[in-house]
Amino acid sequence: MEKLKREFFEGNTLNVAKELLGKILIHRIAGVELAGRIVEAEAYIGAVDKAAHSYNNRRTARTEIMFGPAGYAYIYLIYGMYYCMNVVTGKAGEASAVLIRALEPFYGMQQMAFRRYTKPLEELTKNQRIHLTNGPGKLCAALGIDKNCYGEDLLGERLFICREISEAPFEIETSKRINIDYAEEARDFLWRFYIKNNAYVSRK
DNA sequence: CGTGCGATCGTG
DNA sequence: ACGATCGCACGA
Repeated sequence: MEKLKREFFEGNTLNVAKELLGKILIHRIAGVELAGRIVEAEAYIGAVDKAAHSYNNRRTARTEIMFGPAGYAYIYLIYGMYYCMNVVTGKAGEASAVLIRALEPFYGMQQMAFRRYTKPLEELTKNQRIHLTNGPGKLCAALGIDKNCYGEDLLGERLFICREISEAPFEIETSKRINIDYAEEARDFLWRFYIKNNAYVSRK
């Protein structure tokens, strides 16, 4: 496996969102590596996107990292309980990012089971196994991604993304983004991308 | 300083 | 369908 370089993240945000599909997200924590294959992602482009936290150049302590160079982690707390992970994209000053919405566990599934259900993997139902990482909050809980990862350089050694040497082919589906009904015209943007027929995609 | 709410999830 | 739960954005 080969770690993605800075240039990967500097590209057009919609392309980066699509190209992240099939890549392996890895978090090194507590002496182990937890990894999942990205199967769903959404683009957020501050300049034109009322759904983006950075819309209208809303530059605060929270969104600051989105205004910087590409290839850093933007982590935020949602509903007071769950963390979500984004990859900052584009040139410095552009305030765009890609939300990682779902993973297919790649390795470290045993630890993921403990982190999500405080149980060994063998005791999970088939349904619980799917629910380990099939949503943006769930995947962060499963991989131990939280506010400590805010601003993490994805070219570093703690949180990074790799390309498999030989990656299985897949088809990409496109749709409107999830839960942004407040975003006026932006709610209809087809900026969600996911791997067709993958069991870990958060919604049909 | 006070207040309303959210790029979600689990339960019913 | 609904409540949990709290940091933060924004207005006063």
